[in-house]
Amino acid sequence: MYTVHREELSEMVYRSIKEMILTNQLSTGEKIVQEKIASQLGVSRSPLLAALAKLEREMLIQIVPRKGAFVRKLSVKEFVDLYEIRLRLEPLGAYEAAVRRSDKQLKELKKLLTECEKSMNKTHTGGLKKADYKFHMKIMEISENEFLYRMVSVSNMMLMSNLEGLLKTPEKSLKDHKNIFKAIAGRKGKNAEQFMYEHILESVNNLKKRENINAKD
Amino acid sequence: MYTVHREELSEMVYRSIKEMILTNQLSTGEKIVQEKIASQLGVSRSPLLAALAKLEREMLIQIVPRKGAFVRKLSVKEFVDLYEIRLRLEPLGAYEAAVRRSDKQLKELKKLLTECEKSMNKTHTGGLKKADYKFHMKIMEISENEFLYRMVSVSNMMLMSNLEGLLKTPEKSLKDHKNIFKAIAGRKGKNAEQFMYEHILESVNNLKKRENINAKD
DNA sequence: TTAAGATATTTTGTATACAATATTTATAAT
DNA sequence: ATTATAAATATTGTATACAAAATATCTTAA
Repeated sequence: MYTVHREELSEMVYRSIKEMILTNQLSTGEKIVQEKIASQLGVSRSPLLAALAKLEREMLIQIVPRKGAFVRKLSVKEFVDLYEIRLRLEPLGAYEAAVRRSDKQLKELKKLLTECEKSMNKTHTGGLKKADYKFHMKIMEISENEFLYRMVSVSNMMLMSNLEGLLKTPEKSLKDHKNIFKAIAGRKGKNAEQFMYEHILESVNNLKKRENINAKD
Repeated sequence: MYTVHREELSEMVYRSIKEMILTNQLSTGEKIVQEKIASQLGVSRSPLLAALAKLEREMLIQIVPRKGAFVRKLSVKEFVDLYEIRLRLEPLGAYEAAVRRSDKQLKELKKLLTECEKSMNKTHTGGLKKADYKFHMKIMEISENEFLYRMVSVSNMMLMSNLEGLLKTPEKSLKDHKNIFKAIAGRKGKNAEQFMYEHILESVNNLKKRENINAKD
């Protein structure tokens, strides 16, 4: 006999709102009125408050005392700030992943690489972004640094829901991913680190170019 | 006639519990029983729950559904994981701080450097650790990357409340801080970055030595 | 005694009520 | 019409109640 582990309402609410934010059903800057969304989801404010706290932890919303919860809206500077963080953290994750990966994990990563390839010819960028996110996060997961995982996840989710368009062609992105994958497969830590660094650096530079900020090499 | 309550109760509760954790009045791994601590602080569970959510955001506690909130207890591996993150992020902050710092900010940093010096001859390490924390965080603040600030703050707070003893002599630490300060004063971004990297690298290596893990150069 | 099950107690999750504050709307004065 | 002020409404912050789940305690059987 095992317990039927019933899920918390707050967890359900959390996932619902998160989905709404990531798919832009709730748009950036929009206020989340508690009573309104709670009744929409058929719950009281108690589980909603717990859910909002979780979302703030992931920086998807901002809670301003006595004012309310707002879907986080990033400035261009904040985009760059987040990319600067990714540029430092993700190469670390790639290095560790290359050193530690098991064959099972490599197979899982391979699958996500294939997903990236599949979603390339889609018309909407949403699927492509999600596949890219999953590939990057799988590498962080393999690195087995929980804090790294969380910090990179927070950065990437914010960017995913806020940043319009793509910062490199799907073709180039896929090529980079393949190189990173090969380095991890071959347990070449330094290579994986370097490829990941260059992969992200190109995106920052394209972002800066797009927004007329001077890029660095 | 005006109301006295400026600040939220949840904010007060948050600060109280945070203080208890950082000063080890609440020890790592300990469970925080809601009704108990709420009545201790003279509030209901509502503001307490909000406070716990904030503490979880800062990773000082861990909330396990249906089980409760526990003061986070770090393993040796997690110490290293956090240091690896610091090693990547703080040099970035130091670089940016050197590039952007105003004269006013430099003066504020100078003051915190003096505090480090003053707390050196104290018998208990608590004051030293706090002064060190403030110096490092001021640099992150000057870098003006809010996300960087938060991530580094989270890392350093966890280490502060969990890690026993010191990883380098107060003298060496102060010497490093002075070099970092000089680089920021002179707007030498690359130097500041390098000095910060070496400063933290030495700590990681000492930690690994202490715990019998192989260090890297 | 120990192990397993039943019962009692504690603690968390959720709903709800109401006070404090923020926001909107209405009204008045310039 | 615009600005300032007051009233009305909406929304958040907090306390409280109670059900569900977890934990502790007590029984009973081997």
